[in-house]
Amino acid sequence: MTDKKIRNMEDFAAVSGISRPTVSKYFNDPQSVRKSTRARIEEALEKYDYRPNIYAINQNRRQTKNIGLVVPNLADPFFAGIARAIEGLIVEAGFSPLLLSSHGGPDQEIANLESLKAIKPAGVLLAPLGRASHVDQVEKFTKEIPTVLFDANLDDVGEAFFGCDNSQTIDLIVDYLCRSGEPPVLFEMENPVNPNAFRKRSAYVDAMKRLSHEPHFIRVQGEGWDFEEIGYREGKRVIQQNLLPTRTVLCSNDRLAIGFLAAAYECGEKVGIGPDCTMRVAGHDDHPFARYTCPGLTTISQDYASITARSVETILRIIESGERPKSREASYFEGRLVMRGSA
Amino acid sequence: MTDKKIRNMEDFAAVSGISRPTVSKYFNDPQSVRKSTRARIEEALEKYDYRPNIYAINQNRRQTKNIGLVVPNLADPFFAGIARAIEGLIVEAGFSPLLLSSHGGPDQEIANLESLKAIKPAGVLLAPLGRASHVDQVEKFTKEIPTVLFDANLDDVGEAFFGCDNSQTIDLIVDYLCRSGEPPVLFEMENPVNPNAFRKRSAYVDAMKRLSHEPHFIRVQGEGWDFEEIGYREGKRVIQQNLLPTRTVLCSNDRLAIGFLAAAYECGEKVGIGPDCTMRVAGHDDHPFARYTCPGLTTISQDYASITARSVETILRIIESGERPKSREASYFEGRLVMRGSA
DNA sequence: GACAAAACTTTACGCGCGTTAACTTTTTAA
DNA sequence: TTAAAAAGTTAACGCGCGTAAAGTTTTGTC
Repeated sequence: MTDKKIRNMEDFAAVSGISRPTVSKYFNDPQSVRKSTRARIEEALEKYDYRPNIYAINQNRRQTKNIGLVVPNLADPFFAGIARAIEGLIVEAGFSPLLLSSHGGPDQEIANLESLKAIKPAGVLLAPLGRASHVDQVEKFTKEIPTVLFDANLDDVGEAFFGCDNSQTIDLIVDYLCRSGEPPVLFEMENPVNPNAFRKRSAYVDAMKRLSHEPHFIRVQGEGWDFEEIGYREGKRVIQQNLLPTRTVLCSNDRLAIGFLAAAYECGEKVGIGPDCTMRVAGHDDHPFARYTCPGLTTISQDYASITARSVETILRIIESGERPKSREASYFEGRLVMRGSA
Repeated sequence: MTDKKIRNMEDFAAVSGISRPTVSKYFNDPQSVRKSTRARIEEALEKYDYRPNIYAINQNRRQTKNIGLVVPNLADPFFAGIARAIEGLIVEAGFSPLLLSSHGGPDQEIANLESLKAIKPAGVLLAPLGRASHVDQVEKFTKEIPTVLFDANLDDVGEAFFGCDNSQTIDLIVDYLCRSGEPPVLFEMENPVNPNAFRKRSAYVDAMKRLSHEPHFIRVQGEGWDFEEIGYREGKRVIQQNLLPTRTVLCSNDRLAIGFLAAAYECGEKVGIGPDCTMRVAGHDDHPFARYTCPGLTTISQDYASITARSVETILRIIESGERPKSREASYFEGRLVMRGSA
């Protein structure tokens, strides 16, 4: 590495022996220059430490290479995992991801979208808070900047949606629970912040009816995204007060289930499928920690490889074509049953 | 909102009736212009949707207002929580945080630092991987860009370090465990990726000796950052093969403990402090999920409010003064004991 | 009311790169 | 071998803003 100072592309072009416009062309697409030219530039790149100034580039390009990525809550390992997967795909495609977390709050979600505007992203991938979202403001944003939704749908907002087929997954687990024992009661939040919760609710009703069972609900109070705490507190209450109509509990999501399992443990219930067990518990989402609950949590694993892949593909296609799709696509991917000890 | 198009500061200056240099001054510091001028600009800001182009700003300013934030692994809720806290403090100070996760890999860590360079941050807050880090490359980076380390120290790298006083915290929990029952064995990784693990090890030895007990170790094999899995797999092995020298287990961190607890549960051990319990387990770090293990995990809570606050303060001071501190500060904050059911 | 200080205006340059136009050299294919 | 096509060169402008210099207006103080 020679230590002659390269201040800008002009300097670098000089030391590489190639004109600046050609060097500029190279950085925008290395394949667009002749092989011999490419070789000379790359030789210089090894000798001198030069990278084009990202601010100057973005000021002059019609479009940046930035893609915004907004998730509801990074403190939830489920979303942290998804975010990581998506970031990888974005980088692979030659774009720069910018990850923001809404921390469970609709105001933060809007603030995230606003601050994304400042970097003029070519597109945005948004997992909205859902019911809690300021839908009008989100919609307004999606009209300015191409946006693909995932995980939670907002009716008719954004260019496309990819998520989990909740009716299929709930069907799957309700079916399993009914075949292997007592039909489940649905443990859910009275006022869920997530719209998927509603889909799950009606999917549960449908599945139970199809199997000729009466649907039962335990609807618990609780605000915000502290699901484990709510599952624990309310789980303890319903167990202690003996409010469960059946001894098989299907929690609306794994985080509620994790809290519920902690409550069951404290109450001396033995959760599982053995002959000495007093209760079965199942979840939904296959949270990274679901393997390490006591016992391991039987749950539904979303096909989030497909969800992330299709979301990224779609936003890239929109960016590269330069035009919004005529019709909004919404795809729901099937999940699969993950059997562990709890049910 | 009038819909006349404001393309740049020139346009905005025109509609606000103030000259462009003064408008520019306003955006760099609203207090630097006369109150009446400020009022006129802000009036125009309400009528027209204008924000200075961030790329043009950063191209021309000597320093950006960006602060990089790199954590070892965002999928770990412990770091996700810290990241959120730090982001808040950075925004409060009028800077823009840029959050990157090293996903547990040293190559990714370096890649993160490299991509941070592209945005020319005024400073960086780095929680390094630790032992796994490519220390030389990290050090080289810190010489180019002011960097404050936190959580895990690298000898003499960066302008300052803030972290947990492991000798105090280990002392605290060893003392508690010895007072309330059998002295603990330390359950740790043979080749820990985190340097704090070594500090904890020697702190454990010191504490045990001080209390006139023989230190015991269970050192388990395992690669990478999948601590729960390692704790589970190796926990199961040592319990089944009866390799524990005592029935009180101090895990080097909560994530190992979470896996260990799952193993203990599966092996039919009753963990806790009751008369019918067969084993006690403690952790370190107060992981967000430590409340919901079965039973709840007794552990050490790091004072990460202080750690984050001091880290941010320090990098801000360096940025604002424009000069590196003459000597490197390293501060270790005391943690506190969090008692739950497991020990 | 006078005068200095503070704040503003006008004018102009520079940041580093994208991009175009007009021209020249190299490569490809008949 | 030769002409067309491809790729390169030089020259020049523009992006939106920071910032400096020189001049003008407003403000505050006695």
